[in-house]
Amino acid sequence: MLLYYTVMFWRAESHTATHPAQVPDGRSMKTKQQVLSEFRRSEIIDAARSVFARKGFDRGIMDAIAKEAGVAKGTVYLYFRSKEEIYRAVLDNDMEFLKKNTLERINAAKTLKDKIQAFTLTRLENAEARKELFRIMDLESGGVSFTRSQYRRWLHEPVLLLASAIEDAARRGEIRRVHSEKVAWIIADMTRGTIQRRLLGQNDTPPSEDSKFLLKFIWAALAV
Amino acid sequence: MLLYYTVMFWRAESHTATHPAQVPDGRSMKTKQQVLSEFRRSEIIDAARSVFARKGFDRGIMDAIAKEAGVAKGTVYLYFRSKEEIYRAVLDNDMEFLKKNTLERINAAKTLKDKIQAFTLTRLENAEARKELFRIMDLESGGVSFTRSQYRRWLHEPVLLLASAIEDAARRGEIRRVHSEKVAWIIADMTRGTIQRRLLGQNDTPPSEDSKFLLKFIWAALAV
DNA sequence: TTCTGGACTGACCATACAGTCATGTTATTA
DNA sequence: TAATAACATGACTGTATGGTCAGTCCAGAA
Repeated sequence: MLLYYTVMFWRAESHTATHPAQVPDGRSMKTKQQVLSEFRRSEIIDAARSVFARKGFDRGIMDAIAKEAGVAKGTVYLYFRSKEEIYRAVLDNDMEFLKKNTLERINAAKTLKDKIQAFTLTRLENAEARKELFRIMDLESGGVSFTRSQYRRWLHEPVLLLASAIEDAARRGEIRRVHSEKVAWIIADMTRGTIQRRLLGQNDTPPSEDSKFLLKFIWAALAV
Repeated sequence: MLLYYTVMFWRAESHTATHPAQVPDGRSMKTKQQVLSEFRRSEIIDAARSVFARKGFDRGIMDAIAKEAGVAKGTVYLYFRSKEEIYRAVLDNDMEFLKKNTLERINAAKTLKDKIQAFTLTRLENAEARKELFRIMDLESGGVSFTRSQYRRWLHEPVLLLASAIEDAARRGEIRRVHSEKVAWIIADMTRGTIQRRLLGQNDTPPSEDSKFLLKFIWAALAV
């Protein structure tokens, strides 16, 4: 559906441009081909995310991805070199977003308490809104060779940011002196565990409730 | 090596018994065949544990397991029906032991503080002594269809035991009132995360140190 | 020494699946 | 409308691997 609207739009707009045209503001304009190509790409990525979330990398079959994307298997290979490249694409997309989102919200928060809450709540909310991604993480955290280190990297920055906030607060005497990095990591651990339990459906309370619970526990542990 | 010693022992002991003989205390005695059979079984399980720890279930190849066990592939199938059965055998063995070990040590501890320490320390020490098992857990927690629920079951009992100890302590006023089960789960989360970081080699301190750190954090969070 | 049952072997089979490519199909240009 | 280019298709190929089984070997019996 979207496909046809998009194509018609470009047809009216730029006729049959083969090279990127320029729009008034100077940024390059997408050609029809690029739009189509990006559309297919994202369809395939969506299908792959869904399949990998259900089956994992090894058992997530290319035929299934193609079928779910509504194209033939050969088409998938017009857009991606290999299964692994699709997997990477899914994670690069999603994890990068998640990382940035977490960093932003921690930075936006003023107090340490709010920063901790920002961390847990961002993860919990994203897990809610993007169950498939978190299922993949849950399923495959390290199973596929190249992901183990990658996963850590994606978590690493937010955790370090949290750690430095903890460090600052401790220095200001707002909380007791702690090994800030270790504390930041175990906050991440608790959050992940809570998310996993939510994914297993043991919990139908809103994310904010879990976040509140975690914050209360953590804050009690940090009190001077 | 062990094999030959064992066989010779049985030869001297019970000559060529085909049926289980009786020893004085009335328990049935193993025949030579049983000893041989159990020896092979455990060789295969050890090989499988090692292969699965390195490769995971899907990429852990039967030929590799057979080779590492020092037998032909056909022999493996004399002892196990399928790859899945071997995997189950590895986990049943090890996880059951780990579960019992954890329960015992929690029960042996008197105070809540000691019980919490028993939980974390048992897990940390076992992770140290049985790296391969924990690598499998880390790698495959839910990847293979039948394991997801199984893993939770193995953790569930120790966590509930811990939860009830927390509940009691809260009732006696030793700690503040908390949702004991949730707290027990996040203690498990922190422990698991710490173990995973240890497995990644980020940490060469003794397990007792990590355990002490966790206990201090948790205890601060629970203080009245 | 010869015989026999059962443990062991590894070449072999069947299947599943990632990736390819000859053959359409559709859109665009002239 | 015909020619061309670009995109899409799915049957097909090569390989990896779980599982099998006809045959070998050998400890112990007679």
